Amino acid sequence: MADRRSSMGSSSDDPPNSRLFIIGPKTLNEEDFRKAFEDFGTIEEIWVVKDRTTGENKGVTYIKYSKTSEAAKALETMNGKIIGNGTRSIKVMIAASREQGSNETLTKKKKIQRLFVMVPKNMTDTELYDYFKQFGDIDYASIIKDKATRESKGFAYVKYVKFSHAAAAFEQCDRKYKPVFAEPRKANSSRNEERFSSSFDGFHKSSMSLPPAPDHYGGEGYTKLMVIASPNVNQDQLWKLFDVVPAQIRGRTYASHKGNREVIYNTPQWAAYAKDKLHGFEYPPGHRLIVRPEYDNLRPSFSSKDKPKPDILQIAETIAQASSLIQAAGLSPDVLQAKLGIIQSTKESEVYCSIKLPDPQPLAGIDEETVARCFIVCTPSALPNTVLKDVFCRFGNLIDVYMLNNRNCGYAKYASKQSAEDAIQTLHGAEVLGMRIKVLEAEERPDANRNGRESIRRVLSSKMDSFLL
DNA sequence: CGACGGGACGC
DNA sequence: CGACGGGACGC
Repeated sequence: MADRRSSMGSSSDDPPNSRLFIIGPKTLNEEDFRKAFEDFGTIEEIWVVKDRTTGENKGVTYIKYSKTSEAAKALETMNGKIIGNGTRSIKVMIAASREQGSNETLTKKKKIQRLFVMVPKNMTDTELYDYFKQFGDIDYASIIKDKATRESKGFAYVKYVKFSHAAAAFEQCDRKYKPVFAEPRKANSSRNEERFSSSFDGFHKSSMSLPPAPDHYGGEGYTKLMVIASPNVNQDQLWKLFDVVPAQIRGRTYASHKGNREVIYNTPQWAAYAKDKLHGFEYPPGHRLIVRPEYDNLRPSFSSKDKPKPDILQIAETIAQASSLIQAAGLSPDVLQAKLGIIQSTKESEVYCSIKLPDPQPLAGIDEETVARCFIVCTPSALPNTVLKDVFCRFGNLIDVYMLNNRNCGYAKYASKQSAEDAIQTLHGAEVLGMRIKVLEAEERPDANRNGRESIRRVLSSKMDSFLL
């Protein structure tokens, strides 16, 4: 299967949507098509389909361009035109891939005006629109957000009015957006669930093998939290909220206890951290979460001293519901975002870090480029993204920080060399929530600009060199 | 002593 | 009317 594609060359669909499928009079020959279509770009191949046995022209022609935008211009200009000695107009479409064939109703369904792009987590719909409008008239630009937290998921759809504009954006936008032509909307839910549960298994496994967290963040002796939330908040939404320490939640779901919810963390430190972050947080807007330690795993002396009595809990819940009613129901997502931001940025910064950190700084602007990167190692295990962001933003101009999948190392991208140097200077060797972190200057990534075979060869030969030396 | 992410839309 | 041939031993 792959053998065919790799040797296909000019008749393949690479780059995407660069091959035209043309229906027209059977009298047209290859030169008629060449004359009519050569001005739009570099034609790699023209194939006028003929009957295999009789040699009769079937009225079907494929034209492969070197670039998507060339095919787009040709399609938009030539569709419906009369060329050569023809008496009827030609119909120009984007050819489906060979595997797909004509059975799909691709002529109508194919969405060639919509791009799927990766976007910085702090980018807004307006900023997305303002960037991508330079390539043409936009139908809509929409960042996909988590329904519960309203946080960006880091990807977006941009739909243009014209295919050629989508093609221009596909080819010319900053490569950090990693554009692809969007697949049409589908249900497609089985694959998603498979992916989700497998990635959850990964979480679960790694959390089982974690060493105990150290005692910087108030080791107060409980690992279970009791949560009172609005009945309208479902388990999924709660899970996402308490995912502030994603690798540290033990178990997948909350046990239900007298209508309240429970979440259990791996260590008392993480439990205390999550309680601190989320207690009192309004979610949904107007409904205050109540998060309390649950001591029922522990000795009676401990629990009798601190565990709230059931009737007290009832009162607390009543108060929470009442205050929810008092608050206006319709706080905007922006207000929610702002409150979430406050909670994330004003909590005791010194409590969870072994060194004095500078105050949090705003992230770099959307349009800024990465000019310096830090390589980060966390031992014994990775820190959650919320924590990384809070720590690495303090030197200003932070673009992004992340850990690699299932590893304890990652990168921080900065828009300023000075910021990256400051981060290294201050953070290297520090301890955050019990994790010792190393912060180094990142090595250049092996050339990202070259195409496949060549770069693989380079990497192999350089590895071979170092092996031989 | 660990080195290059992520990816599908509540119609 | 209207959906897939021909080329061909390289680094």
